[in-house]
Amino acid sequence: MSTEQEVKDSTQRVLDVAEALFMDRGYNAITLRDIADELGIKQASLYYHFPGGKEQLFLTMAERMFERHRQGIVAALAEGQHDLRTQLREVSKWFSSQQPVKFMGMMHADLAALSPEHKEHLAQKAHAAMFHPLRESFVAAQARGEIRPMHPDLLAGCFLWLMDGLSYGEMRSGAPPRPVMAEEIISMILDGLLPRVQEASAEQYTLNHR
Amino acid sequence: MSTEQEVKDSTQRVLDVAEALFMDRGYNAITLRDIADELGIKQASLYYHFPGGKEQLFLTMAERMFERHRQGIVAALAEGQHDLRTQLREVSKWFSSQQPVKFMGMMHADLAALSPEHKEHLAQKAHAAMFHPLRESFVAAQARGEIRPMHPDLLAGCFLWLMDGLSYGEMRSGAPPRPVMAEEIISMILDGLLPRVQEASAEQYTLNHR
DNA sequence: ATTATCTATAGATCTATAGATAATGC
DNA sequence: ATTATCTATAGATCTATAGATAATGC
Repeated sequence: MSTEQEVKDSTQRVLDVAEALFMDRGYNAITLRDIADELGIKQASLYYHFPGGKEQLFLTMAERMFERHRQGIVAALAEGQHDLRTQLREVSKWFSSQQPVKFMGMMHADLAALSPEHKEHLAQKAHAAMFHPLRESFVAAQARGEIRPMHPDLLAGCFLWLMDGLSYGEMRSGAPPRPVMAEEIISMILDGLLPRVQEASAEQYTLNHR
Repeated sequence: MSTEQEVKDSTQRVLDVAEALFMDRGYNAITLRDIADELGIKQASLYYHFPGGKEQLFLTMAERMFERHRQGIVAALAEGQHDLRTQLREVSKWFSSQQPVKFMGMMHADLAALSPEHKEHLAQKAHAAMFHPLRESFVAAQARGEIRPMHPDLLAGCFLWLMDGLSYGEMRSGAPPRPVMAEEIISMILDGLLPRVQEASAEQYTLNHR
């Protein structure tokens, strides 16, 4: 049983390479030949694993990816239970551990290239995997009175976008290391940019000695 | 002179269509035929306007777009001078008036398809047009003590990403109208999500009766 | 002469299919 | 028999080039 983990199923290896390439440069920029070359096989051999061709390969890859993210995000949110700041930190750590999702780019240029049914299907998967769990955490934090009332959809969207943007590493020159940036983003979201009048409600921060 | 404005230069019309299509679906997804069809001309005719072909067309379009955004953003920041909240509102209004930039998507999938020199060139233009002016405003706001010290690169990047994300309209179900979302985003950035201890420093909000 | 288009087509990919081959497992 | 590859190739695009055509402006 231990060797089964080491020797990865060849279809999984195809999906690994497809994910790396598709997520880096997008559906239209990557050809089946790119993927096959990276795997050291011929382009036509990919049809053994995915008879439905490029679109099926992309779809299967994306579903696997979203399911992984759903689990990662749900676990992260559970890890920092009942404290939004800790939860956001955990989710940020989860994204750090993953290849950039490039959520936004994918949700447009890439989805547009798929058939309407597949497009709708994937959009729903993405929503259920990444948006929904986060949204629920914002709702819960509001119910606890931890944050003021705001559209939870907006909050979940903003946080996901910022995480996605962060992973682009597009901050250019003189960017601080990623964990520092993640912490600043979370602080911006929760504490805002305006200087606090006094060092308000210090109790709220005592939970976080990690 | 008045008719010159009405009858648009045919090259400008090519750029208009190219911008609409490229920005919507990305460099690789759009073919020269798509652009020509939309214009009602034949694909080969585009080479009269852009002998350098697809890459030159994209490059020229992107430069024109960035220059327009530079002017729009600089004007917006000047409009709300010496008050960061007003400045961000003005910039948000500017972006509302424009086709979604899809900054992030473009800065990756699209730039990757260009030659290295063009890629570097465009990345610099984008930085100078959109990132730099905004960054300077954050620096100035910090110098005035209006916001607490944070990496201005991060702030400029976050704001741009959120504006870009906003224009995607990807908030899905039950999304409030765009101006409401923009205002909430600005409030999140400046005021944070935590409930204020008291209705702190109400003077800071009196300027904004727009 | 200049401007803006067209037709026709070469050359380069890219996706997808058909069928062969080789290794492994029963 | 199953698994995972290969070769060869058809068919569909896509970019780009060459050269013709037609209208307008001097």
